Amino acid sequence: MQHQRPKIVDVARLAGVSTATVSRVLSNPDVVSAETRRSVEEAIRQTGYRLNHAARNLRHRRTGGVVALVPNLSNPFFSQILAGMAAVLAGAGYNLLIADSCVMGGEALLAYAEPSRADGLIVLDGSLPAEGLRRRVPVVLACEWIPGIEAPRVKIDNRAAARVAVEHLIGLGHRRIGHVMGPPGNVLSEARLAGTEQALAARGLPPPLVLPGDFSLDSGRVAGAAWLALPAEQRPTAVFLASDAMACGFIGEVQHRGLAVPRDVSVMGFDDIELVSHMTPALSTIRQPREAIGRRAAECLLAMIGGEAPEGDIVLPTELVLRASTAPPVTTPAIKSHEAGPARL
Amino acid sequence: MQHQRPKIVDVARLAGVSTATVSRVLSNPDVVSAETRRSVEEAIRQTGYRLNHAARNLRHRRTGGVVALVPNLSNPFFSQILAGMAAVLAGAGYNLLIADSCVMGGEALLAYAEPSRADGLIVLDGSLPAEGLRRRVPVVLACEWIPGIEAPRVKIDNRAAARVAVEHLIGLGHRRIGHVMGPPGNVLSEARLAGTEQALAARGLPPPLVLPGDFSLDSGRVAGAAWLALPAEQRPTAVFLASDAMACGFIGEVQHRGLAVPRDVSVMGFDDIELVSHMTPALSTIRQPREAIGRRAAECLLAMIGGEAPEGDIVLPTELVLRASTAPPVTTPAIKSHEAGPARL
DNA sequence: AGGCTGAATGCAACCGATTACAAAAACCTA
DNA sequence: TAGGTTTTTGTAATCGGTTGCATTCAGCCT
Repeated sequence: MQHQRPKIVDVARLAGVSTATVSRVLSNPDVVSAETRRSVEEAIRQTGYRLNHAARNLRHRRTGGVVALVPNLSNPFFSQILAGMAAVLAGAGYNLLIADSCVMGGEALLAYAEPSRADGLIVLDGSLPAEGLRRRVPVVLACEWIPGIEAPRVKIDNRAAARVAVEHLIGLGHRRIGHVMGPPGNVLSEARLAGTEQALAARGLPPPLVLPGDFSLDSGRVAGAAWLALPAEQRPTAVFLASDAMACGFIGEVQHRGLAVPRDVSVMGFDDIELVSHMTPALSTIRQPREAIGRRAAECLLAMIGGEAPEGDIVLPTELVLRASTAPPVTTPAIKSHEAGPARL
Repeated sequence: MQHQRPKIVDVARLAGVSTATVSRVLSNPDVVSAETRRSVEEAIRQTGYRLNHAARNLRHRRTGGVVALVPNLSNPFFSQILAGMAAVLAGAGYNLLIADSCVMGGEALLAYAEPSRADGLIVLDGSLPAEGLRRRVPVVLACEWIPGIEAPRVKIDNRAAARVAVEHLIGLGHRRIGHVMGPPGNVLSEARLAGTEQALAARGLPPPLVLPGDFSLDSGRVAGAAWLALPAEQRPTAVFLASDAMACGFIGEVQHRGLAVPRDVSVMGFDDIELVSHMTPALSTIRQPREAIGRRAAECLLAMIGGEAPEGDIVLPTELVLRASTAPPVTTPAIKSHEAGPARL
C-alpha cells in the first residue's frame, strides 16, 4: 500500500523532525541548521517527495497562475507575444494560462479574473465588457485595450507609426493613398486611421480612400477586390493596411488578377510578422516588437502582483521596415509603360 | 473591515445552515431541499460569495488544469492546434496551461508532469527526454511524439501523406524530385522522407535529392539557395518540403533570384497553414486538420483523466490541396522555352 | 402506538502545506 | 554559574472547501 504520494509528514517522520522543519527546508533553508537540513534532504530523496502546489497555494492565498486573454489564438500575431510572456512568467515560477475569447463567452472569461483562479490577468483583447474587471486581480492591457478600464497598458504609438508608414508612401511620390482598416471600434483601427489622415493632411493631400477590414487575411483579399473594382484612374497608387495579414490577402488578390506589386500598387503592412519578409515582393511594414510587448506586459503584471503601484503606460518603439512592396508610383500616364515591372531583370 | 472575500461560512451563517449544506448547494444541488437551496442561493448573492478554487482542488486532489508542451509557441502551426484544445478544455472546465520548451529546460518542463501541477499533459514536442514522464499524470502525444513513450497518440499518417504528395508530382510528369526534410531525428521528418522515397521507388524512379531543414522559414530559404546552387540540369524539377513554412522560404528565395514557380520548379508544402492559399503562387500542399488534432487530443486526455483506459492511436485524415505552385515540368529542353511562364496572360 | 424508511441536514475530520508563537537548546557575558 | 541572547525546532492553528457518518424528523406501515 505504499503507492500513495508521500506527503510532508512522511518526510518528517523519516528524518525524525517535525513537518514545520521540512517545510522550512523547502522554502527557507537558511533558518535550518546544516545538519538537519542534510538529513531532511536525504529523506526527501528517499521518499521521492514532491510538493503539493494546491496545498501551498491555498495557504499562500495565491494560485501561481497568470491568465492571458487572447482574441483568437490561431492568429500568429499573438502567439509571439505569448511566447514573450511565457518566458518571463516561467522564470518567475508562474504558470501561463490562456483563454481564447473566440471560444468562450464573456461570462466565462470574467471567471478568470477571480483571485482564486489566477493572480493576474493580461488582456490582449479590446472587445471585452469593461465591467466585471473591477475589484478583481491585477490587470495589464497589452496591444489593444478597453477604453473604460483603469490599468497599465503596454502598447506602441499606433498613430505615430501609421504616420511614419504613410509619410514613407508620400515620400515615394504617392498622392492617392488608400487605407484598409482593422475592425471598427477597435482602438488600434482608430489610431492607425487617424495617423494616416494626419500624415496626409500635414502634406495638404486629400484624405485616404478608406476600405473596411478586420485584420484577417480574408478581409485583405476582399479589400484587394474592392481596390481592383475601382476605375483604374481612381485607384490609390499606394495602400496602407492595418495588418500584415490583410496586406498578404490584398497582394494575393491583386497578383492573382494579373497585376503586380509594387508596379501597379505599392503596399504597406503593419506588424512585421515573420513570413512577410519571405514573400514576393517582400513586404514593407511597421515592425512591432511583439516579443518585447509580451515580456514587458508580464513584467509589469508581476510587479503589480508583488504589490508595487502600477506603472503608467509603457510605449514600445516601432520600426519602419522597407522592403520591396513599396516603390515610386508609375507616373507619366502618357507613356503608359505597362512593361516597367519591378527591377528583377 | 468587511473587505474580506466572503467564505463559505459567511454564506452559511447568513443562510442559517451549515457549511456542508452550502457546499452541497454548490456542487450537488439535488440533495438539498428546494427551500433551503433558495435561501442559500440568496445568501450567496447577498454576500457576493465566490468559490475558492485552490481549496476545492486541494480537497479533490486535482488541479483543474491541463498542460500543453509546445516547441516554440511562436510557430503558427501550433497555435491553431492550441485553439482546438482550448475549446474542448474550456468546455469541460479545465484550464489550459502552456509551456514553451524553447524557453524552459527539460528539467523545468518535467515539473509540469506532476499531479499537483496539472491533471494531464499534452505533448506536442518530440524532442523531450522520454524519461521522467513515467508514473506521472496522464499523457497524450499529438503530432510529434517520443518513440520511447507509452501513451495514446493523435496523429496523421505522415508517410502516406508524403506519398500522396509525391505521387502528385510524379503524376505531373516530374522525374527528378527533391525533398527538404524537417529536423533530423524527428519522427515526422523520418516518416515524410520515407513516404517520399516509397512513392519514388514504387514508380521505379531514382531516390530524391534530400536537403536538410528544420521546418522553419529560414531553413526553407537556405534550401532554396542550395537548390539554386545546383547546376541547372541537376536541379530537381519539383521539390516537396516537409512544412509550409519551409516552402514559403524556398519560394521566396527562388523568386528573389529571378526564377518563377512553378515554371522553373514545382513546389509542394505540408500543413496548409492559412497564409499559403494567399501567396503567389498559391501553394499546393497537404492539409493537416490542426484544429481537429487539438480537439481530439484534448478529448482523449479528458477521457483518461476520467479514468477510461487510454484509446489506441487516433489517426486523422489529411487532404491533398492542389493550387498553383505545382505544374508539369517544362520538358523539351531542346526548345528551352524561357518565356513559358505560368498561365497568367 | 411503535417501528421502519428515507430525505435533509449537521458535525467534524479531512485535503497538504505554512507559519505565529512558544519551547528548548546552545552560546555568551559578567 | 546565574542570567540573557540567539539559534533551532516543535506545536497547533490556519488556508477554504468537501464529504463520510451520524442525527433528526416527517411520513408510512402494521
